[in-house]
Amino acid sequence: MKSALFSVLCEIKGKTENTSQSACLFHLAMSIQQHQEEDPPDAQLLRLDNMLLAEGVSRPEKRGRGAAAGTTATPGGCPNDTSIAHSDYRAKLSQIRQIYHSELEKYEQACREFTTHVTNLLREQSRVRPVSSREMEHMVGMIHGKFTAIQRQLKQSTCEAVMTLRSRLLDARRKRRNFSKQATEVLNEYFYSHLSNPYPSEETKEELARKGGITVSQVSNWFGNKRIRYKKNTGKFQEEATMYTEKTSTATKVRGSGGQSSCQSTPSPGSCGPFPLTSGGDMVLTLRTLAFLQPPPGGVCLQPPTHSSWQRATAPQPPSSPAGDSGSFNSDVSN
DNA sequence: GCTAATGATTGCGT
DNA sequence: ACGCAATCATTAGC
Repeated sequence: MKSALFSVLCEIKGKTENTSQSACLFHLAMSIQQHQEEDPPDAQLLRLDNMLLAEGVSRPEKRGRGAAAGTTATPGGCPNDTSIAHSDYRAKLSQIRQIYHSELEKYEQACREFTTHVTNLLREQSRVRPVSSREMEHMVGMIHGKFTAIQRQLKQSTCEAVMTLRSRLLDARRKRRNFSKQATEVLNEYFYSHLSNPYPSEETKEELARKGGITVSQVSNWFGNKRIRYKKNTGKFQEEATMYTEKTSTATKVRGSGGQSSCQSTPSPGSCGPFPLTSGGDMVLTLRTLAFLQPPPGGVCLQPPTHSSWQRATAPQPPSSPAGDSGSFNSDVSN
């Protein structure tokens, strides 16, 4: 009876082959359409995958140096500081990675289980009705499609979490660290020994960056800030200026027998460089700085003459120096 | 907690 | 692209 029923059903299925074929074609067409509609999301999925890979979320966690945080040279502080700043980021990223992988594993397992379940069900049904392998594949494909959509959502939310984390913890401005003493020394030494022209060249910046363990852009920032702040309140920096000029002059004396001055490989149009100012530059500077230490009764310091070329441009001249500017013995054409 | 110092960012001019 | 000036945001000293 059962086999008779089965054969009847097979017969009916055979008769309706055409219609079922067309139904299949319809399904196929629909699925193609669906796929076409999903094309942009697929591109999006690819982007998500790439990003997760780049952030070190997709691949298994690496131990040791340079695990995650990146290759992106986030400016901010010396290497030590950077690693401190990034350790929190790495910890949080690790958390995200763990959650991502466990969720992914969960979904994949659920997908496998559901597929097996449905396959078994179809096999079960195949005993009472004809089930083509195509039908099976179709069902499996549908299930996979659904789970892919879920995965996409998971990836998207993971990406969002990583982005938020990045902006929160790797924003250099938020995690500002003071430079190391070494870096500050190196920068100040250069600044005060080139006070007449504190504009280091690109190579000099690179060298200073290397010596101080900071980035070139940090060197640029530092000089930008320093010039402005020095110009704004020259008096405040006099102690520092004296300290550093004395330091460099003694260093020059010690190294004097070697022939090279304090700036071995840092050519600058200031005191070292193509102009024969080298030997006298620093000393003159020191003398000027020392003379400069005695502020006028009004408490306003006159600008040291040699520096005025870069300071004069925008710095408001103190009222004590009128238009005649008798104090300016600048070695300009005016004299 | 307040304040000065300081590194980074932004907008503008050159 | 670079520098200046103003400003923001954080750190460090008190």
